[in-house]
Amino acid sequence: MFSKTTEYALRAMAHCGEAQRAGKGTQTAEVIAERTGVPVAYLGKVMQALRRAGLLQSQRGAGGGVRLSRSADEILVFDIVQAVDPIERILACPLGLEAHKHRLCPLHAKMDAALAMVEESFKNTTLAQVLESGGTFGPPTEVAGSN
Amino acid sequence: MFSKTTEYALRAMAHCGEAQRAGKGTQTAEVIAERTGVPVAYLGKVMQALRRAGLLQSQRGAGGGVRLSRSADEILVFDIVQAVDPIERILACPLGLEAHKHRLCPLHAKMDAALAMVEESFKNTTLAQVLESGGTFGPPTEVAGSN
DNA sequence: CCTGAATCGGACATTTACATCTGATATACG
DNA sequence: CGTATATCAGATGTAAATGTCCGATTCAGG
Repeated sequence: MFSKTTEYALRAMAHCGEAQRAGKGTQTAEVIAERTGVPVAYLGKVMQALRRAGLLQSQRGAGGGVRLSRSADEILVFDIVQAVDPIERILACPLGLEAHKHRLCPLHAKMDAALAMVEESFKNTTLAQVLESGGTFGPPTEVAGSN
Repeated sequence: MFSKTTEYALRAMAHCGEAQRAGKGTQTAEVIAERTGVPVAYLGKVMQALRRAGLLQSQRGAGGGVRLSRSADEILVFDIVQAVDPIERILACPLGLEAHKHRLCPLHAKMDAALAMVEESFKNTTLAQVLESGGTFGPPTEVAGSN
């Protein structure tokens, strides 16, 4: 349902968010990879996409790394997902039927409704909200209700 | 988000459901493929999975084909999806963190919640309900609210 | 200015999903 | 029984997602 790339992107962003909260500076790909369990070379690709989407800022050279380009409460889970593996809503009939040009058939309407729910759910949650509910990687910092 | 295989399976089942409603008998793979726009050879594979899941009955030889193995109102959209490309809920921490063994971190809890919503949506809809809302392939038979 | 650290970007390899092909098997019908 | 019609099942081919590698570039610090 969700691609590995999406998983990786969310983990990487969560890590950077936690680092930002802890007052740490830029994070190197190596550290993020180790902490998030993402293959370091592939993580580079994923982070490139996040950078191009304006979610991460990078600094080359010694002492460099990446950090969130804006506050975690200004980043939606939806933004992260769209940056690497966009949810594609069903806007037109996949079969190209003329009769369904202006109104999807019930089948595709149903499928699109599911996509819409997920999209909405991700638009309604910021990265900060995810982090505030408890630690994503380290041991849990508090016991809070999920979701 | 949804695989092509899932799309194909839903289309094939929708076609068989419409055929059943229209009082037609078994449908050949060739006819289904033509109507649903699914590659005929690949459709064979998809239908095998549907048959093994007990959703389709097949009849070999001349005059053969496939038909729904039970009434369309006893088949959930969920059943079809699970038969070919199951929704895999996040039950355990993908990172294998001991601390998250009994409670997912907020990130994965959020992702699983999205999966749960989709799963629930598909469990709450029968194939019959999808068909009753209007034709899936032919021109629309009535104008009804979607979903 | 040199060296080590780190990202960047493209090329390449691997794995999985998608699709096709072919022979085997089962069935209706003459 | 023979033939045409279908599915069945395995082998194979192709495309896309995932993962790796390496040289180029950038930058801090001595």
